Amino acid sequence: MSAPDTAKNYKDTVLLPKTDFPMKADLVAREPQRLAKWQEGKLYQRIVAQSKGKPTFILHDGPPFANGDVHMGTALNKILKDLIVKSKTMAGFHTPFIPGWDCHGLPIEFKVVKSAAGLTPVEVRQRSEAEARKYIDIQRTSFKRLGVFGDWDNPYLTLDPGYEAGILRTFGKAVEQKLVYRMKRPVLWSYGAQTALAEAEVEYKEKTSPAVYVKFALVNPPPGCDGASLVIWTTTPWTLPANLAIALHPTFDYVSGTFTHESGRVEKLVIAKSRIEAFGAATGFKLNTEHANEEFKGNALNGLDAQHPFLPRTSKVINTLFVTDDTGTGAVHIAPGHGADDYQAGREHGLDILSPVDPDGKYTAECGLPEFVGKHVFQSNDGIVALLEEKGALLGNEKYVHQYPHCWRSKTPIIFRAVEQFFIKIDDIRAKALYEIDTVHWMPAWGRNRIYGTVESRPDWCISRQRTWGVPLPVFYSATGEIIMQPEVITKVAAIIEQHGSNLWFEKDDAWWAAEVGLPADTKRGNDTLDVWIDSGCSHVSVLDRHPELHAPADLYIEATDQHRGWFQSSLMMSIIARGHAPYKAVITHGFVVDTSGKKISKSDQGAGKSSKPMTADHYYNTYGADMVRLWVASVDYQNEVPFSEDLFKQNSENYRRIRNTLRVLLGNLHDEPKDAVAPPAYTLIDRWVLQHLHFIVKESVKAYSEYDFRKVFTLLNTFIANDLSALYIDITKDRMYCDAANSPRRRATQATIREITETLCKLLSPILAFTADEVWEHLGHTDSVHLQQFPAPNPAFTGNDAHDAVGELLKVRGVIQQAIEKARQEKKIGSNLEATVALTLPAEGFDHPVFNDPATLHEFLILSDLQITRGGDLSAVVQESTHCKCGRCWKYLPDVGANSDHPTLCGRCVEAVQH
RNA sequence: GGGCAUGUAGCUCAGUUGGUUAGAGCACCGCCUUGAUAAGGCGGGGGUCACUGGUUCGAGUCCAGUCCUGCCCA
Repeated sequence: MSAPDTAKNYKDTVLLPKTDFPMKADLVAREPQRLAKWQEGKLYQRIVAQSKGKPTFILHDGPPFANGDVHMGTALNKILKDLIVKSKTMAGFHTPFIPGWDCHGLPIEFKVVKSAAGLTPVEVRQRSEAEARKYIDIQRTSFKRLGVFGDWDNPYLTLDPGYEAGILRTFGKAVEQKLVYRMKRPVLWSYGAQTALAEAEVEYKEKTSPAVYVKFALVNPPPGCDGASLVIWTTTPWTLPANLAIALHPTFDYVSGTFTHESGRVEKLVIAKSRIEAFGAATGFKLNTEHANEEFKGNALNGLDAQHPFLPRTSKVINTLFVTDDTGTGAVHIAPGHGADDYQAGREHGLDILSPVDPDGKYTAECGLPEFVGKHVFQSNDGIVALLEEKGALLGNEKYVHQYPHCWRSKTPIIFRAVEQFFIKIDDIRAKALYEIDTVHWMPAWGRNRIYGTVESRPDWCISRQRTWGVPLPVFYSATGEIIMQPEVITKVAAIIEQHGSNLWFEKDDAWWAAEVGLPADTKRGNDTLDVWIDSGCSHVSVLDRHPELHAPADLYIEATDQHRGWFQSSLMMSIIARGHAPYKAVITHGFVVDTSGKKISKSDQGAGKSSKPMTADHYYNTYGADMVRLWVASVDYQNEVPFSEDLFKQNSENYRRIRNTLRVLLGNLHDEPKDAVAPPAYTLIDRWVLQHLHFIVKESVKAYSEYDFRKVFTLLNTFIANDLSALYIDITKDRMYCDAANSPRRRATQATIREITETLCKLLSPILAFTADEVWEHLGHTDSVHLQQFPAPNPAFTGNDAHDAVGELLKVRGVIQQAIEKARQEKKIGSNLEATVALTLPAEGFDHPVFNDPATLHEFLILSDLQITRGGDLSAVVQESTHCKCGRCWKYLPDVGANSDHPTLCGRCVEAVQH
């Protein structure tokens, strides 16, 4: 049958693929080399220069916080931006990308202050800047390594004097529009360190507090509550002088009834029904159930007044939802100057902000109790309790041990204390902001409702911080303590800071600043800094307006969903103030990175004793390569939570490997491509089919890119490569590519087809596989980068689908035959497909494309040596072992093997090929 | 607790205006190939489409409720 001993002789005459393109990607070693080449060749600058004059597309980079390493979430965000910039560039836009960093703010300052106590403000700022710059460099290195293109040498930093000036000028506009006002608001206050604290600076420690039950007599009781008192429970008796209200839950059940103490004392009290037992256990007061007791919902008492136990004023009875029934009495003591919930409730019900405590934690005259003025609040608890006792308002008093916030530096317990804060009046710009939201294209569409709801309901914006590492809030105070906040003064401050940076605010003294801005010599400057959301929220002014290559509004912002409340909103508000319009035309949001069980991965979950999954991007690009990270980004549905695990990388590396190897075979088949083809290629059915399919892929991919649907691009290209190329086209054309004479028309046609496919794929893949596509492009013989190319246009010669229809029928036949062959193979009748003789039955109807009367094409398409067709009956195939001899060169089993005596082991086609 | 989302094979995802037996890639199992070879091909197993109820001749798809998860609030 076959002649294995002589078969080897012909191996040298087979035109096998040949290429230097390595099978093993070795991305970790190879990518940095390509990166260096791009940088040396100033690739980004050339891309931008080359597209000058084309329509611009500005994707404005939301600045990551310059603190910490590049986390997978940060990498996802930046790579998505890069996919957009690269694909927009290739779609014919001028797309400069100026990356930026958010540099001010508490986390950095906190880190600095924690590492060294007793620093002056100027020192804190110097060290904070150094810290920010350190992380800017770390992050920049990562972003570049991930293949993100941008002007990395000239990023924007919110600490740049020019940027800061933009912030101050925008703030000046807010002042000019009379949007800024000052008001008291409670903050976490450390009397030990004499400063406001952030949540992050608070430590919870055990503390024993006096927990007291206090009655407030109803002044104007409704029927059934005559002579009754509301009972509150508090662990901070010192806040009672600031009590302005009592909150009940509107839907809880309350009982008004007579309570009798073991001592014989009788009180008529109102308490939440579910708390009566606990109240009795704590105080000894039992509800007298012999008489009928009044029951009602909390909302029944809403709006009443109650007498303050020791001050000559009343306390308002209000309803709030934060009242709980797990501690206390269901009636909550409200001191708007001493608690966050209290403050909120106070604002909603028009209460004053009373906070009669000075920075040392001592009562001021406002407390209304002369004997307590100047006394520290924590030394006053006993006195207040005694006062309550004296007034007959104390119903119970016990020691209560609980977790209480303490200052991380002075270790003293913190207090809530209201201090003067600056606010932006949102009500005056809300309507405009809401209007502008509907001029923006939100992707996904629900983003519109998300931000609309947020803007609709947000309270006034507290913009002052009692902090050092930030842009100074440009306010002055006269000798008598009057606020000086004038647009002209702010303009002068902005000009000075633009020249010298905001450190000058902290370095020079009050007199110097007063003189510079033209205010009286005894003027003092404020100590507050601006909320960092003002910083980044002004980037459209400080970056888009100021940068010559950019413009506002930007075409697109893209960040994670939390930015609906964050940057998208702060930018919108500052833009309404600055220009009266939204700063963006379109906004995309993406989800957060979660682990495969759907839980959020947070940095705090790592470290000692916890999950040790590496979550920094460097681990992944140093283990798998940047293209693998990019492929992961392109393969997920970024509009939802983005699942992530190391296994996903392994899964993806299989996809990558197939893509790479398929491209490698394509390259290998071009090894003897004629330099200049004269005649148009004589495309065969299979060539036309794959080119028609390619035409479709180009159209769909370019469309998907324009819709930012990168996973669709990935899916389209991946299935095209895996199914249409690897499993079909390459497999089918192997025979002609390897065994035909080098110049056979069908071989050259396929070579031309492969050239077109490879170039096209290379361009379509390049935004995603930025490194690999460039490497392939080089092996295609190009001297310059693929990133300077435009997306391919669909080839109009292949718009039809005639070949596609024919191949559709062929594939049905192929399926049936493969199953039959597989059966024969499992029965060990045959090994390779070529050993089979196939008897195919086609139905009488259908399968009437001319190809079914073309045995040569059928053999080639089905990769068979022998095929007999019978018409009529169900589509089916029967497989038997071939009776012919195996050609020693093309390995097919053919009747004409041995016909030529010079080459007794070859078939006719191979004899010709060898003789050429 | 409220608002906005989300839930389809072990994993990542497709499933057009409701209409045959719910698809792809990876993983898994079996086989072939050794002329893409630290590759390639073929065949196969695997899903109560989160749950419950409803509308309909017919629901992964529409409606209501519940639960899970995420973000933002409280």
